[in-house]
Amino acid sequence: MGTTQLEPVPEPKYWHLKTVLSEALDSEFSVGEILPNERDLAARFGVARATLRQALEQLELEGRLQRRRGVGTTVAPPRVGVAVGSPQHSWPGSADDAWQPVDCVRSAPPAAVAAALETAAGEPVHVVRRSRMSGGQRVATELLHVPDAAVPDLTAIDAAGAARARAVLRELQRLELEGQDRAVELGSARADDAKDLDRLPGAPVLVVTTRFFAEGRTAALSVATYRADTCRLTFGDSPDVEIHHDPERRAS
Amino acid sequence: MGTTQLEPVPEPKYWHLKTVLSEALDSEFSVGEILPNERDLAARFGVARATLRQALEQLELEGRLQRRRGVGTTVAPPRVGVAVGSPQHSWPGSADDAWQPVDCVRSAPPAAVAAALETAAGEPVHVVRRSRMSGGQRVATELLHVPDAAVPDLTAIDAAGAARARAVLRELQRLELEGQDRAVELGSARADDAKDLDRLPGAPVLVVTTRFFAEGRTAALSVATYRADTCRLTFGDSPDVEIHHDPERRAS
DNA sequence: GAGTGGTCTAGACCACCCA
DNA sequence: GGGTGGTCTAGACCACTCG
Repeated sequence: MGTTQLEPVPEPKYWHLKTVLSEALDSEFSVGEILPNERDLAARFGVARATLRQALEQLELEGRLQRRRGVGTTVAPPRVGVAVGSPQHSWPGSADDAWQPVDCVRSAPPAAVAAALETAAGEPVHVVRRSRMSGGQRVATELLHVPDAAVPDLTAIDAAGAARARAVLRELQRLELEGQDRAVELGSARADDAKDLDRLPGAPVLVVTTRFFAEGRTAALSVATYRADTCRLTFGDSPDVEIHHDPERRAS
Repeated sequence: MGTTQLEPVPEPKYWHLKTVLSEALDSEFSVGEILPNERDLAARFGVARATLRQALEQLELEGRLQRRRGVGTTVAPPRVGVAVGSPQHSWPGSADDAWQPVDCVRSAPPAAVAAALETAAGEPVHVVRRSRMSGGQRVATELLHVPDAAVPDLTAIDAAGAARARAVLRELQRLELEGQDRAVELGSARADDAKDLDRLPGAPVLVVTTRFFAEGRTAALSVATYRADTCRLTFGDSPDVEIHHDPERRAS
């Protein structure tokens, strides 16, 4: 990647720059390698730093780069496939679950969550916090909302922290799971999630909302927040495919 | 939303600004309403236009706003739920399929697609283009790659355009579908996809990759690109839930 | 042609990490 | 303390839409 002047083209500079950098990443850099700093790079391509940053942002969004304040910009490894939907439904916390319980509090959920749980607005529910690791890195955090109605024997629980979280999950297993549905959308990390995921606030995340049905109503509602830069959510049985982001551009 | 001076806080201005604007959207604006232009808004809050834009970008990413060059910034409707995974597997193009065939060409797919299809690099396959509407708006475009091996009777096809696309889909139905798997990840729209989706290049999209298995191998591979700002991908049977993005902030 | 959002510049300072 | 990325400014010009 020499001192490349960008030839003038009608497309935005940052877009062209992104393409050039992307090709350089494929051909001249390997995973983990540190790129020159932003001021140098901008000078090399003859653009303002803000313009260069626009290109880097895109590449980070696509999971090609990783930037850390005070450290530098490195070439990111390919996205990890994290299994989200197993073919057969199962309660959170069962057997081969990839989540680790962190703690559990009682608090009033936001209105939309309360609506899905069919609880009154402002009525507190059990909120189990869990986190999920993959490849030695935390890739997701989750809030699992469980209304009292689903775990009636748990009103006078005295455990705390992770133990309490496990108690709630254990209690859930006693119900027969009748079904679940799931939605995925793009969001931006709130301050607390960002901290958990080792990202800055506002970082792009994939929000997976899962409803668990038992006894004819919603027995639990999970809101899971995945790092969008490093994760590919898989829904089948083979989390080992890699299709998107390919060195070659698509033909025709 | 008056001439609000932001009180000095340790958090970034654009972040605080986003929060303030978000609350204003909930309380003082209705869907479709036009916001003041960026220069006015920036002046009102006493920040540079670039800073204001950073806040607007976030809100657009979260599906709260819609910005169009030459027109203005409007309050976006809630995201539409688009069903992606039906419980029972089925071939693309069958019965209640939400996709409309556009055309079909033969071209060599990118290397990773070729690998999944188990075709030689550079070997052309059928590429069916389809698009998907929801609420009168195009929400996704798809490239469905079908290798010759899956549709052997189609080598000397003479139809063109949508008719040809339908012919390929029809031929696929004759195989017995043995399974499929799916992955979702964040991407940015390439120039052609962006045009289809009425967005600018680089706009955030959700890329859904689906592999269809038949006769012991991958018979087709779909790469679908959904607008991330307007879509919530649903995987259960009830695409009518709305949980995320809620006026109220989450309690504790 | 007037008004909008999109791109770009050249600077400044801040928050963070590490030797 | 020196180097990194993150935030912010005050301007300029461009591309697009619409009356």
